[in-house]
Amino acid sequence: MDLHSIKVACSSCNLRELCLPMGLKPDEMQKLDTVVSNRKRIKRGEALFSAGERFHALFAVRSGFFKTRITTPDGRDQVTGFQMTGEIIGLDGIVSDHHTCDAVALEDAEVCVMPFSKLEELSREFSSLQHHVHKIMSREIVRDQGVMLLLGSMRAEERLAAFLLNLVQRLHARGFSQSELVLRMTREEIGSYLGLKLETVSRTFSKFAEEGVVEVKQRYVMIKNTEALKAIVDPTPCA
Amino acid sequence: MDLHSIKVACSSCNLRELCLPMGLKPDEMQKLDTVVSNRKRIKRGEALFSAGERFHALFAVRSGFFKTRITTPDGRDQVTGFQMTGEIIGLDGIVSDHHTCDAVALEDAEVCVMPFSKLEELSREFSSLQHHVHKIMSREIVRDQGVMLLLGSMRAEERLAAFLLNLVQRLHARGFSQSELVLRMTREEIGSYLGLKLETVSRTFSKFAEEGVVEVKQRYVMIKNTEALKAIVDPTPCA
DNA sequence: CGGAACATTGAGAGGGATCAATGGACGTGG
DNA sequence: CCACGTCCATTGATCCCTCTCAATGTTCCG
Repeated sequence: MDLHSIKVACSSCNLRELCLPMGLKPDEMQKLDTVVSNRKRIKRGEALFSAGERFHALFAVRSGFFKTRITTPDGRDQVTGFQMTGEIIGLDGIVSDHHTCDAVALEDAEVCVMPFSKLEELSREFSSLQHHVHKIMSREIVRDQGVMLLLGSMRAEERLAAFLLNLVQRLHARGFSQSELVLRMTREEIGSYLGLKLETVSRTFSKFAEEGVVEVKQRYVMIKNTEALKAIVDPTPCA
Repeated sequence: MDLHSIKVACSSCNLRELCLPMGLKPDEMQKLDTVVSNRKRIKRGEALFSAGERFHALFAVRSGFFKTRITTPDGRDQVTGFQMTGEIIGLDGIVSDHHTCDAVALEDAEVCVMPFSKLEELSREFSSLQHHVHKIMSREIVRDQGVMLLLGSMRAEERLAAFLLNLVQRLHARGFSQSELVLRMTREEIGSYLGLKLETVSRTFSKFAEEGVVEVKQRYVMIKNTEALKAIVDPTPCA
């Protein structure tokens, strides 16, 4: 065990209501402790894993903030997601035994390492964990399809509004404010995720600010009118 | 068992090298037969399932062609994928026990019904099936991320070229031509998938035809220069 | 204090959307 | 077998949203 590994236990983790063990019984959670063997620290800007590397484990974000991105041979890249505390990274690697994306820490972070073969082994023992793993993968599929909808049919304002609402909703589930947030990513990273250029992201922020919907100061964002943001994403209420 | 149900067996199915049983041993495949209880026929234009319906099974396409799509409250919709023979539909429903998309047959089709609880049960019995199910879900995640890349960072020509190459590649794996295909979907459905309007899809087809890269006559497409198409998607060779 | 990284804002260009009309393909019924 | 209607595809003209290029401003950190 290297110096950066720390013994951990899901059963005593204060993220257990958010993370993989969500919904498991106490005795099941104790068995899960044997899967989550150790933690790993990743410094801001460093990669948890990179495309092409061998897949061996899933990672649960214990603290910090990540982005995942895929890169084409010609250098284009696309941010495919932002992961915060309690979320699972690495599902892309299962199919080919190799990762297909990079996972990069946007701030100093810590993850729980869950060797996938152990997870499969334990999943065969109790169906609650098995079903839970299936749900996590299905959730990712549904999320990805939501991003497709965003990228395929929304305009810049709608994309950014949807993005902000999604972020605060997830942060709120973690005990943070419903209306204030500090972005952990640059305008360029937001743009890559939303299929926009960084200038368009910046301009759209400014437009929202002019309209009094949000207050923006660099990475700090305060949502002053959630309903207005929702109306931008989905203008049904007009009917 | 209703009139449209037909007893089937994976172990004698000629799609077993493409479909769920891929890579399973003969005795494992026979056990899988007990999961795949029956088949279901869906007429062109009809839905295999719709968003909101209770999830109970995955479906393997036995014959025919499907699209999946999600719809927003305000009527916008996004085609999230096209599924052909041997591909699995319904993974979106696992997370919430309800489907989040519609699956619509683009031509008369037949699917194998695989009750998910049975599949989970058998997955606990042998790890090869378990791992295979995980791979199928992971493959869908990787595919979705590829679509994000396409929608987020490619121009119309690149999108259509990537789409055509993907289609022929999958058709070729099923024994069809590498250079000819008949589209099962309309320009509008292609456009919805690619985040383009139908007029743009049509114009881009015409442009490819003018350049001599493809020959297009309504739904029939012949790829006359695969390399040129690849160069459109990923212009690295310039370097 | 100076430099690097990031963000904002402006002006102009361009790709795809929109609006609109025409043209085929296909199926149904006379 | 042809006439007709419907659905789908093609093509043109114009508009607009976002990209691109460029300059300036801000924050942070060595």
